[in-house]
Amino acid sequence: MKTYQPRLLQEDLYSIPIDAFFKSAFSVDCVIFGYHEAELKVLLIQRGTEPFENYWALPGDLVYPNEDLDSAALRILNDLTSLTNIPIQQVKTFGKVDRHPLGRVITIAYLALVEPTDLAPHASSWASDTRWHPIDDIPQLAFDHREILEVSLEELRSRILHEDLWSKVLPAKFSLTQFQELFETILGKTFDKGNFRKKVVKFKFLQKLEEAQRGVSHRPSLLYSFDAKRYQEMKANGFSFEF
Amino acid sequence: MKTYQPRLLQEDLYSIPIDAFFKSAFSVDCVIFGYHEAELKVLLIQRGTEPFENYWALPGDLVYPNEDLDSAALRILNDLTSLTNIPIQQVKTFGKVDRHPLGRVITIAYLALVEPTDLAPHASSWASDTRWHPIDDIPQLAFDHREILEVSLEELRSRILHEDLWSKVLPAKFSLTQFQELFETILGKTFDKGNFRKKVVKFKFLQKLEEAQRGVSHRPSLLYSFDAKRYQEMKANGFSFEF
DNA sequence: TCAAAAGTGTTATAGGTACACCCATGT
DNA sequence: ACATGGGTGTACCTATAACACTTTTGA
Repeated sequence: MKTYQPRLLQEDLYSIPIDAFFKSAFSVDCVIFGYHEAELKVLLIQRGTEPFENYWALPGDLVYPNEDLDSAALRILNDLTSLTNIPIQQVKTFGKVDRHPLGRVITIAYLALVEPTDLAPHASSWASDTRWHPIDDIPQLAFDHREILEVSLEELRSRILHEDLWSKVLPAKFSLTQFQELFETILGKTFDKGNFRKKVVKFKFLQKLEEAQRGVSHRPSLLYSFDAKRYQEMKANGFSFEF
Repeated sequence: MKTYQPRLLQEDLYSIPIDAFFKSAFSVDCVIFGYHEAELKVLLIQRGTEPFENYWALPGDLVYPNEDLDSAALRILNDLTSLTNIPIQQVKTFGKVDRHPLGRVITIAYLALVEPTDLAPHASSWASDTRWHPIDDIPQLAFDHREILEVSLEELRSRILHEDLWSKVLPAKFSLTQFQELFETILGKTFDKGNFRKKVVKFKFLQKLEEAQRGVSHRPSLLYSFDAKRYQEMKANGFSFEF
């Protein structure tokens, strides 16, 4: 039987002994953040099987042999939330030797930001529960999922400034206060109202509408919509928020 | 024989049929950038075996079963350059189904920035040649290595602003002009001399030394050293360059 | 004394920060 | 009329950009 000679036949599958190098697998884990009305949550499943039975965990799955990594992440997202057409982003690959008790499994973490919709009914055999957890009240997690979640949260904070992830969790018509709340919640900061508005209105991708809020017991706020095309143009020229 | 029921036994190795899910492997590819005197290069090897025999490629290798991903990347870096103690950073994982002609192989790309030292003698069987290539004169590459290189270059440009990668490729004592050249080369921009210096001197981690350049036929420049401790303090408070 | 690159200074403009204040609505 | 949050204006200060200028060296 052939043995693997490091560096001799690099990346040549035929020279690798099954029993040494193929005791490994790769999975995708999804960190699905949900934002709604100044609350940031994350979607966790409760595991129905060993290892880590009954622990909460990030939803994840092995990648099918004929499936791209991105597709696998989208599949998981879609299975759980029925959402399609959501942009997902690779965060990082976690591959510590001992991260999985049953063997060598590396996992590629993906990130999405969605509105916390009602959850699709799930097969009870694969997860005993599925639930949105507030980001500052996370139970003990299986595997290294705590670390994956923390890294992903940092990544979310960074990406929200460089991409229009946020546009998926705002209503079609929104007030500048809602817009500010979103960034305050996710970044964990607060901003001066006047200065925030000045900064944000300069960027021409927030379109002021004729319409206003109704039925509130204070001055109604004017509504804005997001001009995605303009945003993309500006992004192409290097635009990003600097909050 | 057990078959894999999607979602039923998530991440449970024992339920996965070898012949369906284990025809895969993962490797690490290193994008080793070299910077010296206003020149940015990348270290490529020429493949000595099929597939893509004789093509230039990023140095990479399969990850050993008992080896962490980071360790694998460091091993490759060390084998080629004899450098140790170099910070490496994960860039992204590339996993298109058809990216490798011989089977399902995903690869985790790593990035490093080093001084282009003399190369360690290499086993001729694993690579027929090893060479630094100027970043704007890259030959056709094997696999999807062109894409990996491009993504990694973008990542380098971004990281150089947020981390002190650059400190590894400057001499212990350097002039502000050298410092400026480095950022100009890597970012592909030019900066006004006076403004650049003003901006950079404000940050207290460049220590002006008593010493000056010698033997140049113009006014000798004052030399600076890098105060890594101070930099780390500032980084902890959220510092990054904004060039 | 000249070329070359180091290093400093000046000015106009833009942008950020910290406020105070006014406005429109429902109760 | 008042509480509530929406929305605007101002004054100060700092950062930036463009550019001209002075300084030090070797040849």
